[in-house]
Amino acid sequence: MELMTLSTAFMDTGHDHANCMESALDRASALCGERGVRLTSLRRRVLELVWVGHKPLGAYEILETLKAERRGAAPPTVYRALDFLLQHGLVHRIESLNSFVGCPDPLKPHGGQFLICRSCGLTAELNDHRIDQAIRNSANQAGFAGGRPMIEIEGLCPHCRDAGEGAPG
Amino acid sequence: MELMTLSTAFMDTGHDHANCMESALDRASALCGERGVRLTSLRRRVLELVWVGHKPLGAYEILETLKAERRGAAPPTVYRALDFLLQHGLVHRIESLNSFVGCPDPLKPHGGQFLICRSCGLTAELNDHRIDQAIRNSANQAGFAGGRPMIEIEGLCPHCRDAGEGAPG
DNA sequence: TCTATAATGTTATATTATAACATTTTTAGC
DNA sequence: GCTAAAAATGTTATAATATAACATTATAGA
Repeated sequence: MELMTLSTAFMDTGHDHANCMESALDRASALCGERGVRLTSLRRRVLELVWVGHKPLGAYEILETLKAERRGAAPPTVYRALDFLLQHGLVHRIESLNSFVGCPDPLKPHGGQFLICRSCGLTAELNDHRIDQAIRNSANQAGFAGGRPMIEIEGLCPHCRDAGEGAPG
Repeated sequence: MELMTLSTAFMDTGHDHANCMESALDRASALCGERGVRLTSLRRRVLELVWVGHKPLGAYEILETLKAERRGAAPPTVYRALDFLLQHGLVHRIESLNSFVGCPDPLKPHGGQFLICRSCGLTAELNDHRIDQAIRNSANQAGFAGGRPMIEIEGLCPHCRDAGEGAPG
Protein backbone atom coordinates (compact mmCIF):
# COMPACT_ATOMS: atom_id res chain seq x y z
CA MET A 1 0.00 0.00 0.00
CA GLU A 2 1.35 3.36 -0.93
CA LEU A 3 1.92 5.89 1.80
CA MET A 4 1.48 9.11 -0.09
CA THR A 5 0.26 10.58 -3.33
CA LEU A 6 0.74 14.04 -4.75
CA SER A 7 -1.37 15.63 -7.46
CA THR A 8 0.16 16.74 -10.73
CA ALA A 9 -0.20 20.45 -9.93
CA PHE A 10 3.48 21.13 -9.42
CA MET A 11 4.77 19.12 -12.38
CA ASP A 12 6.35 22.03 -14.05
CA THR A 13 7.40 20.73 -17.43
CA GLY A 14 3.81 21.45 -18.28
CA HIS A 15 2.23 18.11 -17.71
CA ASP A 16 -0.32 17.07 -20.29
CA HIS A 17 -3.10 19.05 -18.73
CA ALA A 18 -5.60 18.39 -21.49
CA ASN A 19 -5.29 14.77 -20.56
CA CYS A 20 -5.33 15.57 -16.84
CA MET A 21 -8.63 17.38 -17.24
CA GLU A 22 -10.16 14.88 -19.61
CA SER A 23 -9.46 12.00 -17.30
CA ALA A 24 -10.94 13.95 -14.41
CA LEU A 25 -14.13 14.41 -16.42
CA ASP A 26 -14.17 10.75 -17.33
CA ARG A 27 -13.79 9.73 -13.72
CA ALA A 28 -16.61 12.09 -12.79
CA SER A 29 -18.84 10.67 -15.45
CA ALA A 30 -18.16 7.12 -14.33
CA LEU A 31 -18.64 7.96 -10.67
CA CYS A 32 -21.99 9.63 -11.31
CA GLY A 33 -23.10 6.69 -13.40
CA GLU A 34 -22.28 4.26 -10.61
CA ARG A 35 -24.04 6.39 -8.03
CA GLY A 36 -27.11 6.96 -10.14
CA VAL A 37 -26.78 10.74 -10.05
CA ARG A 38 -26.72 13.06 -13.01
CA LEU A 39 -23.68 14.88 -14.26
CA THR A 40 -25.77 17.42 -16.13
CA SER A 41 -24.21 19.66 -18.72
CA LEU A 42 -24.14 22.53 -16.25
CA ARG A 43 -22.41 20.47 -13.58
CA ARG A 44 -20.04 19.04 -16.11
CA ARG A 45 -19.21 22.48 -17.40
CA VAL A 46 -18.53 23.82 -13.90
CA LEU A 47 -16.28 20.86 -13.20
CA GLU A 48 -14.49 21.53 -16.46
CA LEU A 49 -13.94 25.16 -15.49
CA VAL A 50 -12.57 24.15 -12.11
CA TRP A 51 -10.18 21.84 -13.92
CA VAL A 52 -8.99 24.52 -16.31
CA GLY A 53 -5.94 24.74 -14.12
CA HIS A 54 -4.55 23.69 -10.78
CA LYS A 55 -5.26 27.07 -9.32
CA PRO A 56 -8.39 27.16 -7.17
CA LEU A 57 -11.19 29.26 -8.64
CA GLY A 58 -13.70 31.40 -6.80
CA ALA A 59 -17.40 30.90 -7.42
CA TYR A 60 -17.70 34.32 -9.01
CA GLU A 61 -14.81 33.64 -11.36
CA ILE A 62 -16.62 30.56 -12.53
CA LEU A 63 -19.79 32.57 -12.80
CA GLU A 64 -18.14 35.16 -15.00
CA THR A 65 -17.24 32.55 -17.59
CA LEU A 66 -20.60 30.86 -17.27
CA LYS A 67 -22.45 34.11 -17.85
CA ALA A 68 -20.89 34.39 -21.29
CA GLU A 69 -22.24 30.96 -22.15
CA ARG A 70 -25.65 30.69 -20.54
CA ARG A 71 -28.22 33.37 -20.39
CA GLY A 72 -29.29 34.04 -16.85
CA ALA A 73 -26.45 32.40 -15.02
CA ALA A 74 -26.49 33.72 -11.47
CA PRO A 75 -24.81 32.93 -8.15
CA PRO A 76 -27.13 30.03 -7.33
CA THR A 77 -26.33 28.48 -10.70
CA VAL A 78 -22.72 28.13 -9.69
CA TYR A 79 -23.20 27.40 -6.02
CA ARG A 80 -25.66 24.62 -6.68
CA ALA A 81 -23.38 22.97 -9.17
CA LEU A 82 -20.47 23.31 -6.76
CA ASP A 83 -22.55 21.84 -3.94
CA PHE A 84 -23.24 18.81 -6.05
CA LEU A 85 -19.59 18.42 -7.00
CA LEU A 86 -18.51 18.84 -3.39
CA GLN A 87 -21.03 16.29 -2.20
CA HIS A 88 -19.63 13.74 -4.58
CA GLY A 89 -16.02 14.55 -3.81
CA LEU A 90 -15.37 15.83 -7.31
CA VAL A 91 -14.09 19.15 -6.06
CA HIS A 92 -12.70 20.42 -2.81
CA ARG A 93 -13.24 23.76 -1.21
CA ILE A 94 -10.09 25.58 -0.12
CA GLU A 95 -11.34 27.35 2.96
CA SER A 96 -8.54 29.84 3.28
CA LEU A 97 -9.17 31.07 -0.27
CA ASN A 98 -12.94 30.71 -0.57
CA SER A 99 -12.14 28.80 -3.72
CA PHE A 100 -12.63 25.45 -5.36
CA VAL A 101 -10.25 22.99 -6.93
CA GLY A 102 -10.72 19.67 -8.71
CA CYS A 103 -10.13 16.48 -6.80
CA PRO A 104 -7.88 14.00 -8.56
CA ASP A 105 -9.18 11.05 -6.60
CA PRO A 106 -12.90 11.37 -5.92
CA LEU A 107 -13.56 7.69 -5.34
CA LYS A 108 -11.62 7.47 -2.12
CA PRO A 109 -13.37 9.62 0.47
CA HIS A 110 -10.89 11.86 2.21
CA GLY A 111 -10.47 15.23 3.81
CA GLY A 112 -7.97 17.36 2.07
CA GLN A 113 -4.30 18.05 2.35
CA PHE A 114 -3.42 21.08 0.30
CA LEU A 115 -0.15 22.76 -0.52
CA ILE A 116 -1.04 26.26 -1.64
CA CYS A 117 1.57 28.39 -3.37
CA ARG A 118 1.32 31.94 -2.16
CA SER A 119 3.15 33.19 -5.20
CA CYS A 120 1.53 31.53 -8.21
CA GLY A 121 -1.59 30.15 -6.61
CA LEU A 122 -1.05 26.58 -7.78
CA THR A 123 -2.45 24.15 -5.27
CA ALA A 124 -1.44 20.52 -5.03
CA GLU A 125 -3.37 17.89 -3.20
CA LEU A 126 -1.39 15.61 -1.02
CA ASN A 127 -2.72 12.37 0.30
CA ASP A 128 -0.61 11.01 3.04
CA HIS A 129 -2.23 8.31 5.01
CA ARG A 130 0.20 8.76 7.88
CA ILE A 131 -0.81 12.38 8.38
CA ASP A 132 -4.45 11.46 8.44
CA GLN A 133 -3.75 8.71 10.92
CA ALA A 134 -1.69 10.93 13.18
CA ILE A 135 -4.46 13.49 13.31
CA ARG A 136 -7.20 10.97 13.94
CA ASN A 137 -5.17 9.38 16.69
CA SER A 138 -4.72 12.65 18.50
CA ALA A 139 -8.34 13.59 18.02
CA ASN A 140 -9.50 10.27 19.42
CA GLN A 141 -7.13 10.62 22.32
CA ALA A 142 -8.87 13.90 23.06
CA GLY A 143 -12.21 12.08 23.07
CA PHE A 144 -13.25 13.72 19.84
CA ALA A 145 -15.19 11.75 17.24
CA GLY A 146 -13.80 13.38 14.16
CA GLY A 147 -14.46 13.20 10.50
CA ARG A 148 -11.98 13.90 7.79
CA PRO A 149 -9.31 16.46 8.54
CA MET A 150 -8.87 19.44 6.28
CA ILE A 151 -5.30 20.67 6.05
CA GLU A 152 -4.11 23.76 4.26
CA ILE A 153 -0.53 24.96 4.13
CA GLU A 154 0.50 28.14 2.47
CA GLY A 155 4.01 28.31 1.11
CA LEU A 156 6.02 28.22 -2.07
CA CYS A 157 5.75 25.55 -4.73
CA PRO A 158 9.01 24.06 -6.04
CA HIS A 159 9.00 26.35 -9.02
CA CYS A 160 8.45 29.60 -7.14
CA ARG A 161 10.80 28.56 -4.38
CA ASP A 162 13.59 28.02 -6.91
CA ALA A 163 12.74 31.30 -8.59
CA GLY A 164 13.25 32.98 -5.21
CA GLU A 165 9.77 34.33 -4.89
CA GLY A 166 10.13 34.98 -1.17
CA ALA A 167 10.91 33.29 2.09
CA PRO A 168 8.80 30.44 3.43
CA GLY A 169 6.19 31.64 5.91
CA MET B 1 9.43 17.50 25.85
CA GLU B 2 5.71 17.02 25.69
CA LEU B 3 4.22 15.60 22.53
CA MET B 4 0.78 17.07 22.60
CA THR B 5 -1.35 19.65 24.32
CA LEU B 6 -5.09 20.14 24.26
CA SER B 7 -6.91 23.32 25.17
CA THR B 8 -9.43 23.37 27.98
CA ALA B 9 -12.42 23.74 25.67
CA PHE B 10 -13.80 20.27 26.19
CA MET B 11 -13.32 20.11 29.97
CA ASP B 12 -16.94 19.62 30.70
CA THR B 13 -17.21 19.95 34.45
CA GLY B 14 -17.21 23.62 33.63
CA HIS B 15 -13.60 24.48 34.03
CA ASP B 16 -12.89 27.75 35.77
CA HIS B 17 -13.46 29.82 32.72
CA ALA B 18 -13.15 33.16 34.45
CA ASN B 19 -9.62 32.15 35.28
CA CYS B 20 -9.11 30.74 31.80
CA MET B 21 -10.02 34.07 30.27
CA GLU B 22 -8.19 36.17 32.80
CA SER B 23 -4.96 34.32 32.28
CA ALA B 24 -5.36 34.69 28.53
CA LEU B 25 -5.66 38.42 28.96
CA ASP B 26 -2.65 38.49 31.25
CA ARG B 27 -0.59 36.57 28.73
CA ALA B 28 -1.70 38.96 26.02
CA SER B 29 -0.77 41.94 28.10
CA ALA B 30 2.68 40.52 28.85
CA LEU B 31 3.28 39.57 25.25
CA CYS B 32 2.39 43.02 23.97
CA GLY B 33 4.61 44.59 26.58
CA GLU B 34 7.56 42.48 25.49
CA ARG B 35 6.97 43.24 21.86
CA GLY B 36 6.48 46.93 22.37
CA VAL B 37 3.02 46.95 20.84
CA ARG B 38 -0.11 48.33 22.39
CA LEU B 39 -2.95 46.27 23.74
CA THR B 40 -5.38 49.17 23.58
CA SER B 41 -8.68 49.02 25.36
CA LEU B 42 -10.45 48.23 22.10
CA ARG B 43 -8.10 45.37 21.28
CA ARG B 44 -8.28 44.11 24.82
CA ARG B 45 -12.05 44.22 24.74
CA VAL B 46 -12.22 42.32 21.47
CA LEU B 47 -9.86 39.71 22.85
CA GLU B 48 -12.03 39.47 25.93
CA LEU B 49 -15.12 38.94 23.80
CA VAL B 50 -13.39 36.22 21.82
CA TRP B 51 -12.53 34.55 25.10
CA VAL B 52 -16.07 34.73 26.42
CA GLY B 53 -16.29 31.08 25.47
CA HIS B 54 -14.55 28.35 23.57
CA LYS B 55 -16.91 28.73 20.69
CA PRO B 56 -15.48 30.69 17.78
CA LEU B 57 -17.18 34.03 17.21
CA GLY B 58 -17.84 35.77 13.93
CA ALA B 59 -16.68 39.33 13.42
CA TYR B 60 -20.24 40.59 13.27
CA GLU B 61 -21.16 38.83 16.49
CA ILE B 62 -18.32 40.66 18.17
CA LEU B 63 -19.45 43.86 16.50
CA GLU B 64 -22.94 43.50 17.84
CA THR B 65 -21.70 43.49 21.41
CA LEU B 66 -19.24 46.25 20.72
CA LYS B 67 -21.93 48.47 19.24
CA ALA B 68 -23.73 48.46 22.55
CA GLU B 69 -20.60 49.72 24.24
CA ARG B 70 -18.95 52.14 21.85
CA ARG B 71 -20.72 54.66 19.79
CA GLY B 72 -19.83 54.28 16.14
CA ALA B 73 -18.40 50.78 16.24
CA ALA B 74 -18.38 49.51 12.66
CA PRO B 75 -16.94 46.55 10.75
CA PRO B 76 -13.44 48.07 10.47
CA THR B 77 -13.40 48.55 14.23
CA VAL B 78 -13.62 44.83 14.72
CA TYR B 79 -11.58 43.69 11.75
CA ARG B 80 -8.68 45.95 12.64
CA ALA B 81 -8.60 44.71 16.19
CA LEU B 82 -8.81 41.12 14.99
CA ASP B 83 -5.99 41.71 12.50
CA PHE B 84 -3.81 42.91 15.32
CA LEU B 85 -4.69 39.95 17.51
CA LEU B 86 -4.10 37.53 14.64
CA GLN B 87 -0.74 39.06 13.84
CA HIS B 88 0.39 38.51 17.38
CA GLY B 89 -0.99 35.01 17.60
CA LEU B 90 -3.52 35.97 20.26
CA VAL B 91 -6.41 34.63 18.26
CA HIS B 92 -6.80 32.15 15.44
CA ARG B 93 -9.14 32.34 12.53
CA ILE B 94 -11.20 29.21 11.92
CA GLU B 95 -11.42 29.23 8.15
CA SER B 96 -14.28 26.82 7.81
CA LEU B 97 -16.44 28.96 10.09
CA ASN B 98 -15.26 32.48 9.22
CA SER B 99 -14.82 32.84 12.92
CA PHE B 100 -12.25 33.62 15.54
CA VAL B 101 -11.15 31.87 18.69
CA GLY B 102 -8.65 32.70 21.38
CA CYS B 103 -5.25 31.06 21.30
CA PRO B 104 -4.18 29.50 24.59
CA ASP B 105 -0.49 29.59 23.70
CA PRO B 106 0.38 32.74 21.74
CA LEU B 107 4.08 32.73 22.56
CA LYS B 108 4.91 29.65 20.56
CA PRO B 109 4.27 30.38 16.88
CA HIS B 110 2.22 27.63 15.34
CA GLY B 111 -0.38 26.91 12.73
CA GLY B 112 -3.55 25.56 14.16
CA GLN B 113 -5.03 22.18 14.90
CA PHE B 114 -8.69 22.53 15.66
CA LEU B 115 -11.30 20.06 16.77
CA ILE B 116 -14.64 21.67 15.97
CA CYS B 117 -17.81 20.23 17.43
CA ARG B 118 -20.57 20.30 14.87
CA SER B 119 -23.20 20.02 17.54
CA CYS B 120 -22.32 22.57 20.22
CA GLY B 121 -19.71 24.59 18.36
CA LEU B 122 -17.03 24.23 21.01
CA THR B 123 -13.62 24.23 19.43
CA ALA B 124 -10.50 22.87 21.08
CA GLU B 125 -7.01 23.60 19.97
CA LEU B 126 -4.69 20.68 19.74
CA ASN B 127 -0.97 21.05 19.51
CA ASP B 128 0.65 17.88 18.47
CA HIS B 129 4.19 18.27 17.36
CA ARG B 130 4.15 14.93 15.58
CA ILE B 131 1.30 15.99 13.33
CA ASP B 132 3.06 19.17 12.41
CA GLN B 133 6.22 17.25 11.70
CA ALA B 134 4.46 14.66 9.58
CA ILE B 135 2.90 17.37 7.46
CA ARG B 136 6.09 19.33 7.04
CA ASN B 137 7.96 16.20 6.06
CA SER B 138 5.48 15.37 3.34
CA ALA B 139 5.39 18.93 2.11
CA ASN B 140 9.16 19.08 1.90
CA GLN B 141 9.23 15.76 0.13
CA ALA B 142 6.95 17.34 -2.45
CA GLY B 143 9.44 20.17 -2.86
CA PHE B 144 7.14 22.62 -1.15
CA ALA B 145 8.53 25.26 1.19
CA GLY B 146 5.66 25.44 3.59
CA GLY B 147 4.74 27.53 6.55
CA ARG B 148 2.55 26.50 9.40
CA PRO B 149 -0.19 24.03 8.62
CA MET B 150 -3.77 24.85 9.45
CA ILE B 151 -5.86 21.83 10.35
CA GLU B 152 -9.58 21.79 11.00
CA ILE B 153 -11.61 18.71 11.82
CA GLU B 154 -15.31 18.79 12.24
CA GLY B 155 -16.84 16.16 14.50
CA LEU B 156 -18.35 15.65 17.90
CA CYS B 157 -16.77 16.73 21.17
CA PRO B 158 -16.72 14.17 23.99
CA HIS B 159 -19.81 15.64 25.56
CA CYS B 160 -21.96 15.68 22.42
CA ARG B 161 -20.65 12.32 21.33
CA ASP B 162 -21.74 10.77 24.62
CA ALA B 163 -25.07 12.53 24.38
CA GLY B 164 -25.55 10.84 21.02
CA GLU B 165 -25.80 14.01 19.01
CA GLY B 166 -25.20 12.22 15.71
CA ALA B 167 -22.76 9.96 13.95
CA PRO B 168 -19.22 11.06 13.24
CA GLY B 169 -18.86 12.64 9.81
C1' DT C 1 -48.96 10.64 -21.38
C1' DC C 2 -49.04 11.87 -16.80
C1' DT C 3 -47.01 12.81 -12.58
C1' DA C 4 -43.52 13.27 -9.18
C1' DT C 5 -39.00 14.64 -8.63
C1' DA C 6 -34.93 16.86 -9.76
C1' DA C 7 -32.71 20.60 -11.80
C1' DT C 8 -32.43 25.16 -13.15
C1' DG C 9 -34.03 30.09 -13.61
C1' DT C 10 -34.89 34.38 -11.34
C1' DT C 11 -35.08 38.01 -7.98
C1' DA C 12 -33.82 39.58 -3.78
C1' DT C 13 -31.05 39.72 0.15
C1' DA C 14 -27.88 38.01 3.84
C1' DT C 15 -23.16 37.61 5.42
C1' DT C 16 -18.35 38.57 5.49
C1' DA C 17 -14.69 41.80 4.49
C1' DT C 18 -12.17 45.90 2.76
C1' DA C 19 -11.28 50.64 0.67
C1' DA C 20 -10.70 55.33 1.40
C1' DC C 21 -10.41 59.23 3.84
C1' DA C 22 -11.24 62.05 8.38
C1' DT C 23 -10.30 62.54 13.13
C1' DT C 24 -8.32 61.51 17.46
C1' DT C 25 -4.85 59.64 20.44
C1' DT C 26 -0.27 58.52 21.57
C1' DT C 27 4.63 58.79 21.31
C1' DA C 28 9.02 60.90 20.90
C1' DG C 29 11.85 64.85 20.32
C1' DC C 30 12.51 69.22 21.74
C1' DG D 1 4.41 71.28 28.21
C1' DC D 2 4.51 71.87 22.97
C1' DT D 3 4.71 70.01 18.60
C1' DA D 4 5.29 66.98 14.73
C1' DA D 5 5.00 62.26 13.28
C1' DA D 6 3.01 58.00 13.79
C1' DA D 7 -0.46 54.98 15.30
C1' DA D 8 -5.07 54.02 16.25
C1' DT D 9 -9.76 54.74 15.63
C1' DG D 10 -14.00 56.86 13.46
C1' DT D 11 -16.90 57.13 9.48
C1' DT D 12 -19.00 56.25 5.08
C1' DA D 13 -19.32 53.52 1.31
C1' DT D 14 -18.85 49.42 -1.18
C1' DA D 15 -16.76 44.88 -2.56
C1' DA D 16 -16.84 39.90 -2.31
C1' DT D 17 -18.96 35.73 -0.98
C1' DA D 18 -23.13 33.03 -0.18
C1' DT D 19 -28.05 31.82 0.49
C1' DA D 20 -33.33 32.30 0.67
C1' DA D 21 -37.47 31.87 -1.62
C1' DC D 22 -40.30 30.97 -5.17
C1' DA D 23 -41.13 30.17 -10.42
C1' DT D 24 -40.21 27.39 -14.32
C1' DT D 25 -38.37 23.63 -17.01
C1' DA D 26 -36.51 19.03 -17.77
C1' DT D 27 -36.23 14.17 -16.65
C1' DA D 28 -37.43 9.62 -15.21
C1' DG D 29 -40.64 6.27 -13.99
C1' DA D 30 -45.53 4.63 -13.55
